[in-house]
Amino acid sequence: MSRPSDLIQGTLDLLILKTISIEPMHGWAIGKRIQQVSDEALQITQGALYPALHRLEQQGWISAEWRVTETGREAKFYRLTKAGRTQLEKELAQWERLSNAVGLVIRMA
Amino acid sequence: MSRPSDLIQGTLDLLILKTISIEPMHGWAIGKRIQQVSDEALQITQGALYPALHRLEQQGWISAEWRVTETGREAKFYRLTKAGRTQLEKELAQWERLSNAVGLVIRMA
DNA sequence: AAGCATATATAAGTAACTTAGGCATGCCAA
DNA sequence: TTGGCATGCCTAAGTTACTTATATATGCTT
Repeated sequence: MSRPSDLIQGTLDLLILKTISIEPMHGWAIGKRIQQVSDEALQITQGALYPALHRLEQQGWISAEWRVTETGREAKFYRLTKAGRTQLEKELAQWERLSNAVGLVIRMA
Repeated sequence: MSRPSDLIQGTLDLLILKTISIEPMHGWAIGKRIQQVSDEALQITQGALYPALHRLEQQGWISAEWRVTETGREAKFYRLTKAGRTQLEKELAQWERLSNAVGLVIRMA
């Protein structure tokens, strides 16, 4: 039962925070954007996406506002809060530190 | 309760497989080695380590044998099986693919 | 009018971890 | 000689983030 998994566990928050740090965006678009920017390598399912957004909002790292999309539909737009920006920096540093460490191990001779 | 987490979820199997691909090693030593090679960035707790070893053994990717360590103690030495080597290649490729994808997203302008 | 893409959401199940123990042995210091 | 620490193995309970499946609604196109 090898699940190919199109996501590294625990990186979703980082991916979302980074994505809306560029510009506020609604959930559906966030998923699409991550997929696109990652060159289709990362697939964000809705069952992972929406709970993650709610988590981040509850932490106070993002805030939501209903607005109308370019295509004329209601959607919930998320933006980074100030605390969210701090959190993003923290998660970026953590990712660099740990992914680098993995690199050291897997390149061990 | 921010758990700093000294591990990227899902990478432990890869780390273990890689480590014993260099040379067979007992559990305790595997944990120490990963910690050392990663420059102390990765901390493998025993509660994560031993279940992971049993998982990998059950998958047929590693095999165990009781031997005596250099310091004269009984320890369970693990080595990669042939299937384990294949699995290691697979997990290496998966890690490269996904960590690279994360890199694309977090460096998005 | 049907079907698809967009858009949000939740519930049940699973896997991998964290935390917190427990057990046994060899070695060293007091 | 015994008390403590490092070594070495192990498991159970709890948490968390995911996967899979499902539900709902709207706008556009055929």
